[in-house]
Amino acid sequence: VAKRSYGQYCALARTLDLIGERWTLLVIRELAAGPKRYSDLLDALPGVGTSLLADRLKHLEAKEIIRRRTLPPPAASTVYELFGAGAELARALLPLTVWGVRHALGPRRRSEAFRAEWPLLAIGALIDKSDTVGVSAVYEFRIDDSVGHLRVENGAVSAHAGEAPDGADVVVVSDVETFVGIPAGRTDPATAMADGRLVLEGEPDAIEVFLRLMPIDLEARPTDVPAQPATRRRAARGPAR
Amino acid sequence: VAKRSYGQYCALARTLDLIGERWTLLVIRELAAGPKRYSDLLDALPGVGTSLLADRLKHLEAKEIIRRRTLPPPAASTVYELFGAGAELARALLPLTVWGVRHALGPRRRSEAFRAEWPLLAIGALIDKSDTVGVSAVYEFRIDDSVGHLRVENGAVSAHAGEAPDGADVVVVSDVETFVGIPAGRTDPATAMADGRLVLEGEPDAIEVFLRLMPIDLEARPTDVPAQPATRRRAARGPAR
DNA sequence: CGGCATCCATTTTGATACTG
DNA sequence: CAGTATCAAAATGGATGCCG
Repeated sequence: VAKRSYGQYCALARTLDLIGERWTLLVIRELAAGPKRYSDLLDALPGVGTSLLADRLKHLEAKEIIRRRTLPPPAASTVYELFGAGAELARALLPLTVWGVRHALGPRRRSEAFRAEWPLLAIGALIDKSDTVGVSAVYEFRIDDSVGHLRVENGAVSAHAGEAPDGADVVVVSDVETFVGIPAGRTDPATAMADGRLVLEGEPDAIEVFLRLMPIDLEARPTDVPAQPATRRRAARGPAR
Repeated sequence: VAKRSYGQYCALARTLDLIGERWTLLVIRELAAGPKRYSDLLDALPGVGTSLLADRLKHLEAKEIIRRRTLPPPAASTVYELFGAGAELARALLPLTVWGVRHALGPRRRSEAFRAEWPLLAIGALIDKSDTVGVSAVYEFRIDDSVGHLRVENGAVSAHAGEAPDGADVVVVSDVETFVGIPAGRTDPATAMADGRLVLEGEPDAIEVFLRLMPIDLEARPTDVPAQPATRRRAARGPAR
């Protein structure tokens, strides 16, 4: 079962040898949101086929990218989680994700699944952590038929599926195309808010903080990226700090 | 030939739908070094199979990631080159490449091909462009059995295969493992230079500029030994030939 | 030759059935 | 729930064929 390799001593080629096979990076994405059980992963990745998922997990575990762990009683279920190099890998995927928002993500196709966690993961990773000191807030996003929330706690940002259990400081309601159109440069937030395709609910003060944190401008963010001749957008009318 | 898709409206999944298939990203890597002909790509990617390469190229062209262009006479050959989204894609691969240097690149296997352009592409992309203003220099790298050079010209850095045609300001001689060990954190540059596994040839001034530009620490490394202007430096054969 | 298209032997995969 | 086992369909890789 000699693994297929590109046979090149090149960092990118070796990386693809390691994690370039089908489904592998989506497993990483899923685990980036937190530990998950085998069946959670099966649910989250329709079409994967159970034995292929098992193979991938075993491989990633052998390479110390993920770790298999049995939760302490009473939960006692086994979960997979990112580990060591895996956490760094998740971060390395961010620019690729940003690229995808702008170049691979057109309108949503009817057959495509969507979960609010996906954009929230990226948004959470893109938030400038130095902006979050002293901020403690929960933001809920209702996008199309999916709900997720971001939890900002004093320097840490985490993305979660579902409603915020203890209520949210700001609730964002939108349809996917409008929502992903913002970072993609297709949606002008101010316009979208004006015609109701994008709604922010919450106290004015909370909304102001929220708007300050959101990484609306992807252009000058990840590692570098001298922007293309992109059309200049205006952020939603939020007072400067 | 309905393309296989993950069926998820997620930026990463869509990106992988677009460029996640086998060989695609290595084609991007090859074109990141500059336009190449079909046969150049075949040579650079042993094992690809001619029809698969043709498919990939056609697909990438259709998605406006690369462009097919016929060079003006007298060359009159057709080349493929990165285009629009493709250039941004190449940049988005950098973090993945950096990850690979640290986590996917062990010792070189006997059967693996190696070309000096590969690390040079990454190094060139990682150089802080603001450090290069007013700098005009050529650096040649002789790594194992492969030679390549970096050309720094007032804010622009480009990587090329082969020797520098007009001589180099600094020539770096090393074996691959020592060389890639530097960013990976396995090689201490000072030690490697002391025991001759890493040799820098050139005028002291040129070497000083060179060392300033090199992105030696990819991120804060645990055992960080900054490459100060080396204490022991071999000024050997002149830079020009 | 450069630039593909065609034809097969192998691998990978996807979907389902089955087990502790 | 957490996987294995099995098998058909798809993707890959090699070798050739073709055409300017």
